[in-house]
Amino acid sequence: MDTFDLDQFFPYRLAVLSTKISKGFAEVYGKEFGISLAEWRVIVHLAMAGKVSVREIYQRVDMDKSKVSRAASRLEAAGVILKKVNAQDKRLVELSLTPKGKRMMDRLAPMARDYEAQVLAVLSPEQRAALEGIFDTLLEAE
Amino acid sequence: MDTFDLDQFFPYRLAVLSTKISKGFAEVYGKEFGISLAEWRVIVHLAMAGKVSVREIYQRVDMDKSKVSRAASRLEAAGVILKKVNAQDKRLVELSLTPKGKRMMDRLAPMARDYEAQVLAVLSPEQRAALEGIFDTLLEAE
DNA sequence: TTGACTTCATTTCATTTGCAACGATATGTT
DNA sequence: AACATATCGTTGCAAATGAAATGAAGTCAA
Repeated sequence: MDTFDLDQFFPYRLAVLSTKISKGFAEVYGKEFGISLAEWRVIVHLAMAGKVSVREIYQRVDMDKSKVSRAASRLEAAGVILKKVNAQDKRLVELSLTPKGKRMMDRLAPMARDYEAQVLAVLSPEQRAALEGIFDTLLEAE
Repeated sequence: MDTFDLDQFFPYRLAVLSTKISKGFAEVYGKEFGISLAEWRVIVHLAMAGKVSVREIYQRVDMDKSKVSRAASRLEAAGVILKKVNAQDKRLVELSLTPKGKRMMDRLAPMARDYEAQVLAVLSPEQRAALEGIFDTLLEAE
């Protein structure tokens, strides 16, 4: 039978590392704000993009339609975002951060930057530079 | 409010890339063998390690206890692995590949190598070398 | 205007997930 | 031996997930 080293298999290594790092960060903001990864992504995208539809979010942020919809509902219930039917096109729902949401983002952003910096700190400057190019390439591949 | 570019955030990029690559590969072996990612990992680990317990698998392979247990049950039902209570310690369940499982692995291994090669083909040799070192470092960090 | 299509967000439904509880077995202490 | 404690794998359960169905709203062509 063929032998195969899972530990050296790139998709596996990638998955393990991603899980580890995402969980590590989720613990940080989860403890502070009680939000999930999906909610974090919605908040961040709204902070970037301003007033956008559900569709715009899930197209940009690598999440399922229903996942975004549900995250948005929870965030609305928590007073973090606002949902408003678009006046021109009533199929669209405009999402936007409330003042509370903006204050949350003001604290989330530095937490994210700190966490990222801490993770990448184990790499040399050359490695960090190489990593960027590698990810650019892999992410746009195919 | 603080501005923040999710697309450049390392944990996010990692998650997107990992999802993309794992799904791409899962489609390959899913179409061929109808197995899930959890089942793929169990099979591969058994191919590497021979006769091992459930515990040994989930400790080595970054999965939940119950996930491994359920994957193993499905694989047993499909005739791919064998479950046998350890004679010395009856709490342990020894998992091993059946001949059918071994034949499956003989086809899975080249598929995996091909897929990995195809993914990494977009990188230069220098980038591939750098990537290895980077992952070694990040995976053992903290 | 009517009817056929498309798009949008939510919801439904079956499945998957992770955690905790469980029963069974093993170990260690008195 | 008797009891407490620890470990193993499975299962119960509530929550999360993804795919498809739904209904509401918009678009287009006849």
